[in-house]
Amino acid sequence: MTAPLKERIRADLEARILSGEWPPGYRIPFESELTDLYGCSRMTVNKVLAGLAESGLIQRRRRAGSFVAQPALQSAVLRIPDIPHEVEARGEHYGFELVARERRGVGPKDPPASGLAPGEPVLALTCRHLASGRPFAWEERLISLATVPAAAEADFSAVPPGTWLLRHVPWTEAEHRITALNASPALAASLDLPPGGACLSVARRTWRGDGTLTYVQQVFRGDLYSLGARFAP
Amino acid sequence: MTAPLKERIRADLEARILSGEWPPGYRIPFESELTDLYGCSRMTVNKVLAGLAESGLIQRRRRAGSFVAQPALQSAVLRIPDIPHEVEARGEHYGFELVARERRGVGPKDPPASGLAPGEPVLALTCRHLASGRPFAWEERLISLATVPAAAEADFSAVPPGTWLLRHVPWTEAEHRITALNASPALAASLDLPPGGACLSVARRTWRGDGTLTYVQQVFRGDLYSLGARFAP
DNA sequence: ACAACGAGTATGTATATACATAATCGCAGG
DNA sequence: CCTGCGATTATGTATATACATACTCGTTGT
Repeated sequence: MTAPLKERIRADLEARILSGEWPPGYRIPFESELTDLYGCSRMTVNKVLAGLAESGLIQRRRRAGSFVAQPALQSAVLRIPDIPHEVEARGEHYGFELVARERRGVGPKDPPASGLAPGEPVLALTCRHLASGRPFAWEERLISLATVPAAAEADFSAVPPGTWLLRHVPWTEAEHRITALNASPALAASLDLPPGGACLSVARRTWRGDGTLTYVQQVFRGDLYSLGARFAP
Repeated sequence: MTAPLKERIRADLEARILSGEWPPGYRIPFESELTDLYGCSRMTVNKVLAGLAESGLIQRRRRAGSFVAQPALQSAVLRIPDIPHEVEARGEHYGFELVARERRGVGPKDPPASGLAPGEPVLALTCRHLASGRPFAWEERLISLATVPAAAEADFSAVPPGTWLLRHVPWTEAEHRITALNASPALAASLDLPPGGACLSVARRTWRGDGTLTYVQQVFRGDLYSLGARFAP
C-alpha cells in the first residue's frame, strides 16, 4: 500500500510484459497515457521507463514510442548459446537429429535439480547436434508444458528446441552448472569420441518469472567446444 | 563537449572511484556539494547517484551520506570464485602451495589470449590448491605489474594470489573461457588423478578500466568441481 | 553514567515546468 | 509516383520546489 509509486508502476509494467499481455514488439502506452493511467506526473513515468530501458526490457524511440524488447538471443553478461548460430559462425555446417520426443509427467528418474515438480507435464526431448556432419553435442531437455503450452505443437524435427525457445519465449533468469566428465561408452559412441574422452557438461535451468521454463543438460565434446562469458561486477 | 550533463557527471565520479582516488569506504561529497561542484540542480546529481547505487558502485545511507562500495567478492550475475572461500563453504580444509614465483617480462611462450603485450613486466605464479589435503586445482597466473605494482611486494606463500587480488584490487570487467580436457600425465600427477581424467579448465582475463589486471588458467579436477552461474538477460 | 528523546540533516520521492532533440508523418512539388 | 522538406510529437534532459523519511548526534532527564 505504502510502496513508492514508481516501484508500483514498474512492477505493473514488468508484470504485463513478462506475462505476455504485452508481447515483444508491442508498443506500450505513451508517457502521456501512462501519466493519465496512474494519475501521476510525466517525470515519474519517465524515470520508470528509463529504468526499464536500461534493464533492456523495453526499447525507446523518439517520436515513435516505447516498445517491448525482443527476447535477447544473447546478453551482454552471459549468453544462452544458440548452438546452430555458433556452429555456423565458425564456418561449419550445422546438423541436427531429434533422437526422442515424449510427452509425459516428471518422474523420479528426472534430475531433481530441474526444479520441476514430480508429475508436472513436460515435453522430454533428446537430440544430437552435428557440426559439418560430425557429432558435436548431446542434449537432454525437459520443457514445462504448463509454462510453455505452445511447445507441444512445435516441430522439433526441423528446429532445435533451444533455438525455438530462444525465439519464442522470453526468459527472466537462468542458471548454469558446468562440469567436466569422462565420456561413458554410450556417450562416447554418440559423440564419436574415444571412451573416456573429456566432455563439457552444461546443465541449465531457465525461468520466466516464477515458473521454470526448461531444464537441459548439454554434453559437448571437450575438444570441439569451449564456453565463453564476459561480465562486470 | 555536447555530452549530456548527467553522463559527464557519472563518468567523472566513476573515474574517481575506479582510479582509486576515492577508495572503498570513502564518503563521497554530499549531493549539495556536488550540486555546487558541477553547477547543476540537486535532481540531476540525485539521478546520477541513484544510478551509481543501482549499479553497486556506491552505497547510500540517509543522513550519513554516500560511500564507495567495497570491491564485491561476488556479483549477482557471475562471480569470480574465491577458491579458499568455496572450499571452506563445503566444510573442507583449504590448503595452498606456491609452486613457482618469477618476476619477468611476457614472452612468446605465454598464451596470446592473456592480452598482455610481449615484454610487459609481470609476476608469473604457479600454484596448487588443496581441499582437505587432496589436490584440487592447478593454477598458472600472470599479474601485470604495470597495473598492479603492489603485487610485487605481496606474500603469495600465505594468501593465494586470486584471494589477494579480489581483496585489494577492484575490477571492472572479466572474461571466462571454459573448456574440458583430459589430464596430461604431468597434470594428472599434480592433481592425483588417473591419466586422462576429465578436468575443467577456466581461463580468465580480468580488466580494470583499459588495463589487463591478470590472466589466469585454473585447471580443476572434473570430479571435484563444478562451476555455477546465475544470470538474467 | 546511560537511556530516551528531539533537532537537524542527507537522502528519497514526487510534481510542475521548460526547452532540446530526433524521428515520423503528411503534404507539396517535381 | 516518388522525393524532399517542414510540422508535429514523443522522448531526453534539466531546473526549481516541496515534503517525506530515516538516521545521526547532541542534549536532557532520570
